[in-house]
Amino acid sequence: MLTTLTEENYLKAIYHISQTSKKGVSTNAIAKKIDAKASSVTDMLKKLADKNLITYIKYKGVNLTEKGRLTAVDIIRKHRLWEVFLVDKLNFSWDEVHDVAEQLEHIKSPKLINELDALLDFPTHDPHGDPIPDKNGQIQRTDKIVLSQASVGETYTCVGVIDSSSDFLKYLDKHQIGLGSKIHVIEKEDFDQSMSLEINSKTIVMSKSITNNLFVKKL
Amino acid sequence: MLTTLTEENYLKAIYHISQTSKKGVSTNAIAKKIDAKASSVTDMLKKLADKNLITYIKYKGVNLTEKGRLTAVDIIRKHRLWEVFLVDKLNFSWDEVHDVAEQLEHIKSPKLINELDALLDFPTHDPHGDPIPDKNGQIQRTDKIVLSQASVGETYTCVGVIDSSSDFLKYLDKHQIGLGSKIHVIEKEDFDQSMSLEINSKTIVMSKSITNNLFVKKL
DNA sequence: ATATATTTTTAGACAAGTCTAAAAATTATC
DNA sequence: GATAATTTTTAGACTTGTCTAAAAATATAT
Repeated sequence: MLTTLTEENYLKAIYHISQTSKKGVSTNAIAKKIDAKASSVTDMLKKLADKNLITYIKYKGVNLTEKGRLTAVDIIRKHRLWEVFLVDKLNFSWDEVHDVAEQLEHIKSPKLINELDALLDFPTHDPHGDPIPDKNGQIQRTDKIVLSQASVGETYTCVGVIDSSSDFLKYLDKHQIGLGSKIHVIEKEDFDQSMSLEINSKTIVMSKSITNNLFVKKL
Repeated sequence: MLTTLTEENYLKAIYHISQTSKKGVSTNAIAKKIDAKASSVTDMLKKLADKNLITYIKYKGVNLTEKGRLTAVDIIRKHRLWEVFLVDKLNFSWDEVHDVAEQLEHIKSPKLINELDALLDFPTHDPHGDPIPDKNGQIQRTDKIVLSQASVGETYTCVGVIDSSSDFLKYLDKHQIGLGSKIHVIEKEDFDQSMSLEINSKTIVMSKSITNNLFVKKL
């Protein structure tokens, strides 16, 4: 039973939301992510439940079935592989890839994606540091933390971003921060939780809204 | 005003049909190519005419406007560039590329297609020998002829195929015929117009239905 | 040139996915 | 625990692209 583009987008949205909150995913949360009305979401949830892609109990939110999870992860695999392709082979910068990858992720051809994987030398992470699921839907878990939770005095490597909006990525580019950048935490301000950091031998102060969007790993 | 995937497929069909018959394109011909009913075609023609992509006079068939032609040719450019990508970079054979390219041709991103063009080193022809339109919609005209019209005693190079169905391409592969193959016309049978040809130092007899599908150029 | 056959268009219906407005269920508040 | 606020679902309608069946226009044949 093949999935439509719209169904795939719903599954992806449900998957992403369920990553950040362990309980069932609410209709409103999906509506917000998809940019649709809650009534439209309800309609689609019925359809996805009919196809055994989610478990759906009225008024109780939804969860992906194993079939649904595999479908969602497969789309994410394709999305991230295409992002690597765009950056590594077509000279896109990391803030330009998202919209195009959103289109490319829906192309249906197993051979295409396997060959692309090989062409790119089987990458494990996309240009924003997110792990690329393997063919079987396995995702490598990392021990990354959010920069805002880093400890004063320690040094970290930047391994990913949460918000991959163009504006945020451009901010990082401006300060020459990218995946692999070394970040030393000098001080953490109790009042507003802003942080003083040493990056590229320069001291930089970041507000909580910035440090909440960067993933780092202890060196 | 952006075009939908369906509109693009209609424009492409109209373009291709208009290449093989100089007069206006009929509703039935489009229906056949698109694999839809004539009534559906009529509906779409009204929409395309409203968007100034075709000129449409009831019962009289259609023609592409300049805007429509440019849109169609742009899709064809993308289709053929993707085909080159699939064969050159992803190890597809020339009989496997069509369906995937049909999907990829609708991806909307000027940067994507320009960079792809560069990655592939600005190819002029796709894997079936068809010319790739340039950015401005210009198509290089070639002096190719159909093999069935070739002259006895002359030698030709294979430069393209008409029918790029998987079956036909596999037939060619089996006889080790590809773009660039040398074909010497030994004899032409008056009765059924089959031809005796020397290819790869072997003599091979081809029926008219085969020779009608191969483009050649005099050496 | 009239009758027949073919092509094309119209009219009305359907499926997918969306919306608004209103009703029902759940959650929060006092 | 009753009432208010929020969330979710239902009901009905709209759009895109499709279909079938019937009507209209064009082309063909005698």
